[in-house]
Amino acid sequence: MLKRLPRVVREQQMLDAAVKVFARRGFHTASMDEIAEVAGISKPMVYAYLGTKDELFVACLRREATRLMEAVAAGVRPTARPDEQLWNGLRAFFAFVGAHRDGWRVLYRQARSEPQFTGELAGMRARIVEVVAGLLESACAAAAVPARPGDFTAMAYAYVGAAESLADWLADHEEEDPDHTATRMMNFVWVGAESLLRGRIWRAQEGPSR
Amino acid sequence: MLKRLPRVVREQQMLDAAVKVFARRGFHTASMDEIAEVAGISKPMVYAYLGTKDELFVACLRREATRLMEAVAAGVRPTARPDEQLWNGLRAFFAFVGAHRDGWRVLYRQARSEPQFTGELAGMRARIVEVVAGLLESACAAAAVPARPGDFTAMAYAYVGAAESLADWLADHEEEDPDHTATRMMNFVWVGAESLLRGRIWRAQEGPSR
Amino acid sequence: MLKRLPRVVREQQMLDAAVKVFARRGFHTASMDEIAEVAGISKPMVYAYLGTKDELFVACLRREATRLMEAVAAGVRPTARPDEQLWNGLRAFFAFVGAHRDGWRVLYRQARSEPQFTGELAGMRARIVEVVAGLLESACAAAAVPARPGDFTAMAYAYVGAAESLADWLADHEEEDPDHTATRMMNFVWVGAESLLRGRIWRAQEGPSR
Amino acid sequence: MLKRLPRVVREQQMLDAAVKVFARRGFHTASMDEIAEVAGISKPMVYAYLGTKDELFVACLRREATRLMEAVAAGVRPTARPDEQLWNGLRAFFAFVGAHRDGWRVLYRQARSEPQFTGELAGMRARIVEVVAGLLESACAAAAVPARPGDFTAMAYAYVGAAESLADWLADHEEEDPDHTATRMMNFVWVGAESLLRGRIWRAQEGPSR
DNA sequence: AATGAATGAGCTTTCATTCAT
DNA sequence: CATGAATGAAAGCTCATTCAT
Repeated sequence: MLKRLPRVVREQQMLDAAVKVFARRGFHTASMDEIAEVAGISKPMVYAYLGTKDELFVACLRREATRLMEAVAAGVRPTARPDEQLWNGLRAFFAFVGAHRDGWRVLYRQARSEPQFTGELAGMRARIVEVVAGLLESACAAAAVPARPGDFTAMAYAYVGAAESLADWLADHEEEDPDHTATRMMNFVWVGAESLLRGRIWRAQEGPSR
Repeated sequence: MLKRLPRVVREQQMLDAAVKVFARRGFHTASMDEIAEVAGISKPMVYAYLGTKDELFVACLRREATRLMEAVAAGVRPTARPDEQLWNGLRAFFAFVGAHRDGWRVLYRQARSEPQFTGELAGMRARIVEVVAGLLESACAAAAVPARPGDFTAMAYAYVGAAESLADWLADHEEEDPDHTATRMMNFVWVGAESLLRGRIWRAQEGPSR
Repeated sequence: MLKRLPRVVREQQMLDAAVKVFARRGFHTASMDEIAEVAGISKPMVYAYLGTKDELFVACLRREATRLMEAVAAGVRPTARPDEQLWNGLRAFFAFVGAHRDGWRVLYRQARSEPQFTGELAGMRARIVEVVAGLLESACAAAAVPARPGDFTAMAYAYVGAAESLADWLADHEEEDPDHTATRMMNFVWVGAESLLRGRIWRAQEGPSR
Repeated sequence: MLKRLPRVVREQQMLDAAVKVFARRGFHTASMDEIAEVAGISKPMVYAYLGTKDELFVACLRREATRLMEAVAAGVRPTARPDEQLWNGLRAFFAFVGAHRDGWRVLYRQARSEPQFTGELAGMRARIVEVVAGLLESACAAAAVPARPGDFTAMAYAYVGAAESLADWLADHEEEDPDHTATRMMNFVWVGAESLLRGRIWRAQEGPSR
């Protein structure tokens, strides 16, 4: 109990514990008591180092988000073929989620439902959406397909949503293989995206009957 | 206050109030006091009619889910063209979400983050996924495309995820037109789906390089 | 424990308990737990009826101040002789303090040291000071003594201070007789005041030597 | 921070800091953390040198009281005229309070409201009261007025109370001139006192009607 | 049927105080 | 000598839930 550890170490222990507990219990049900206990430290230390429960949660959020972004960025090495780039990104993404299931739960399940963190989360997501939109755009340029700029973001939004949904599912299924999930996602997305980027558009046959 | 109303009516009032408050505040932050107040009724009545806070929430969940399913079912009249069927389903879905934003928030934002309701929610979602999978399968059959049964469910899962993601976004943007959102969704989904169902498959060029 | 009492009764019980505990322990050291216990009721009731600890304290303050003012007002019946009026006021004042020692402690010891209540208290005191200043002025008029208006307030301030000081002392000495204290006060004040109002003024012989 | 200073110096720094913080925040709200920080020293040092929070507060109290007594004593040089003596004492007193507003706040506002320090404070005040009573007595002797010994203390008590009240007010009004306050006090007190010492006594006309 | 009154239990947060280095 | 690290203990406040009327 009296192991005097340097601050940085303790902070990581606490964040680990917090992510675990937040993921297991949900933000509100999680108690600072349990977090401290799991971290193997007394409550006041948590407050001293990481502040309020809200602040602690945001700290978790940021750490996990940063790690995720870094993992994906490390996965996406610029290569010639845009589909390969996307594929690498997706693999990295799902691999990360598979390896950090708790972190993902905190990130995309808890954070989303707490009004206080909406802002923080929206920012993170916006960054990701823009990355994806960039990938789409460069893919489009590579394929010499004319496209309207605004649509990339909208498409990216839907794709990110689909990926999140699969990731959520992955987080809850221990047995599932991340690469398999990534392949699945790639299939949905890419085949559709390619057609779309080639100019195919679906349109309701007759005008809206309403 | 002393209006002796038949039980069924009272229950609906309470559920209306509960959905509103849960959506506005989130499950934990919502207080039984406020719900009772918004329902214009005293707290013990809420307990007498709808039980515990958890039970009350589940009741909300079920009512909203049922309504949603019914709305979608009413939208999807069996017609010849499978894309049309999907389109009708999506329109009904987004129209419902657009018209019942509060209900949607309760359903997919609050319920998802509270571990206690995961089971309930998973069941609902599974039902929807199976409906969508059924649509895909019949579409596939209509196009005389050979397909492996298990994949329909997986595809359906991703599509549902994408739809949820868009619905979530719709719920937060008052100005957005549900039909517009439905069209967007249809484009992503259908164009990709059609190709997939025709047998196009994306596959990593070389074996996983990692 | 389950004696269902009407709200008004309970509120008075609580205020009684609060005044007692605040007086005994001081504002900070007093705990809501102890107040509730002394009131013979559970903590949440205190919060439900009287609000926050701060608000509870202000409620005590107001009740005691009101009672004090009323007691004094009831004592000072307008009579011909201004010294008699003052004397009656002082008697009523010290009698009240003697009978409500706890209330006085809350009022003038606790309230004064807590920055949050300075405003509230200043208002009360200002009202008293003005009453006293009025007495002085009418006495002055009755004695046909010319006086500068601003000075009444300043004099009143000092007199009120002296009275408070004596009252404080009275509050701490169970054995002391309020009437005796009042007589003492009257002697200091009146004899001095009378001379002052007659125009006697003390002035430093030579200029300030500093 | 690592300036190895002799113990006495350090202690003064700490007391300075403590007085400042106690005055600014009040006894309870003041935290040892803040005191240590303001003193530019680590918390354990404070404990090592000056002990517990209570002990620290008492130390402040004593230092300030001693300084005050010394300042007043230095002001009151024995001269022939007793009013001059009193005047000098008052001037010194208010000058000190004006110059050490923080100290005064600690002394007479905080200490008075904390039950734990009542004893300490009562002792200090008793010493002052006796000094004043001594002045009164010698003045009385000089004027060859017969007086009952016990009354000097009682009178002194009231005068000290009035002075404290004015000092309190002075402590809160930066712009006020101490000498002005002293003059005011002198007027109230002396004119009344002189008459009293000459044997004038106010007495209720008829017996107490209660 | 309907409600004001009542509470047990729990949570976040803060602080004085002390080790171990 | 000096301090960062660590904690026990308590306080304010809230809430779901239930009686008694």
